[in-house]
Amino acid sequence: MNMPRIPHPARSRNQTSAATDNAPVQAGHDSAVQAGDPYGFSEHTRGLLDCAATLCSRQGGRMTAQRRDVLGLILQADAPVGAYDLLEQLRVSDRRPAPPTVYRALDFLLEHGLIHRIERLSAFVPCTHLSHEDEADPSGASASSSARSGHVVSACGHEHGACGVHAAQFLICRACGGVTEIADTPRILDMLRTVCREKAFTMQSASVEVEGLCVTCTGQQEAGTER
Amino acid sequence: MNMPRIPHPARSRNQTSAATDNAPVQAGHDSAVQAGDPYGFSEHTRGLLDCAATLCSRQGGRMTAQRRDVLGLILQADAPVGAYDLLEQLRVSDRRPAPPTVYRALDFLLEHGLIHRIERLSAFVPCTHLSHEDEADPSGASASSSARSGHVVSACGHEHGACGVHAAQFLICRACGGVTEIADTPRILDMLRTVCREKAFTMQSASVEVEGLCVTCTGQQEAGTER
DNA sequence: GGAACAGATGTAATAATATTACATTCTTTT
DNA sequence: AAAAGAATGTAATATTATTACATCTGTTCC
Repeated sequence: MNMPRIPHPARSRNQTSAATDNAPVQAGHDSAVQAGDPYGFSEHTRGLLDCAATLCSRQGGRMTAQRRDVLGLILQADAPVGAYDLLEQLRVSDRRPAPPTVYRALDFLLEHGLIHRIERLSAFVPCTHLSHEDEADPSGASASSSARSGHVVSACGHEHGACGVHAAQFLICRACGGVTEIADTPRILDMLRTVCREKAFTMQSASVEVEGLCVTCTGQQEAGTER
Repeated sequence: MNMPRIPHPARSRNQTSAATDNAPVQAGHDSAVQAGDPYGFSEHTRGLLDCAATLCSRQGGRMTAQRRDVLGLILQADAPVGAYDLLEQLRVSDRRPAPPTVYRALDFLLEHGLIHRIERLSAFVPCTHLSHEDEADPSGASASSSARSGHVVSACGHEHGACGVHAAQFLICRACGGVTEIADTPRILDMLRTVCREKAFTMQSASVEVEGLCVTCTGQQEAGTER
């Protein structure tokens, strides 16, 4: 029962210069280093980026350098990242992107189900599905072993595809700021689907955000309060 | 199966001048008109306001004129209202409140479970619980027939009290903008509680926001698309 | 009654988040 | 190689929210 953990205290820092340009970054061969990776992405991150590029192109989307950089920064961060954080991190070398640049990349990544927006934090996290895909096939060549008809439905219930329902559930710790995506059970989403069906509501996207105290912080608070 | 409906196209308009001041507005006797009601609140709204004042004072909160006005405007509106909408509506007669005024009132009302914030819209709606209370006892004198220990747990699962869990579920229609609070079933919240318990997460507040098409708009879209 | 305290409000400035509108460049298609 | 569509660059601005500090109000305690 391991949950993808995204430990908070936001504002991670990365490094250096500019990337190439508008052309779709090809995934699969020679692992993206040749495409320009000025932010010091880890090997793991680059693997996920390649995987994302594959998912993307299946849906007829183009994983451009801009979008790749933004996704990479979000993947690399150990906490939800705000749009203006990203903006700042993108201000390396000669490039000085303006807000629309980042927001457009974010919109694209959201539409393709590669990231989620946490409304209560106005911040973004990677979709855990990406990691799951990558575990199944780290090469990034095959984005899903069960992929059939052009888009992919993950175990956690949300779809990677322009046509599907985007849904995600998060636990947000008020003490340490840690955010955890609940992606290991379809029960919540199933329940929402049931209720929506009963009310004849067509669900297109859903978000569940629970705030409180994570395991660790619950323990610490009890320790501090007792006696 | 009637759901409280909040039909959207925001920015409702109300009228006129300033209210009294800092003193807690008393509920129950003579229905609040004597307290100054410059916004043309309906009788129904005034009833709910009185009811809210009662709930509030039970929790040791003070329903001041400022807070009452804000709650009234939210109750009166037929759609989620933004903070700056409220600000504008409060700009009647001599008063020119600044943002903190409104945000403070909103914080108070949120803490006391009288309103909810819809994250995806950055806007506020009344908690349906208030209406339910009022139906049970329109006088506002008894805020809950089953009130025992100082705070109230409604059928919809959220509590009215500084100590409780604040939770709400919304259906948001992308076509007409209508927002519906799901308050007629505890299933969703129960499920969240279960999952949080499994993950040893202490839930303090939860929000579920589903975007899509309401019954009406689903029908209309299908009609427009078919053939 | 009046001092002291806490809570609530007033006010100005500014921070943080997000969008609009339009020009330019790149990619793909024809 | 031209046309069409997608993506990006850029400047300005809109929207939402907060900080910091002064003032006022109501309550409590003597």
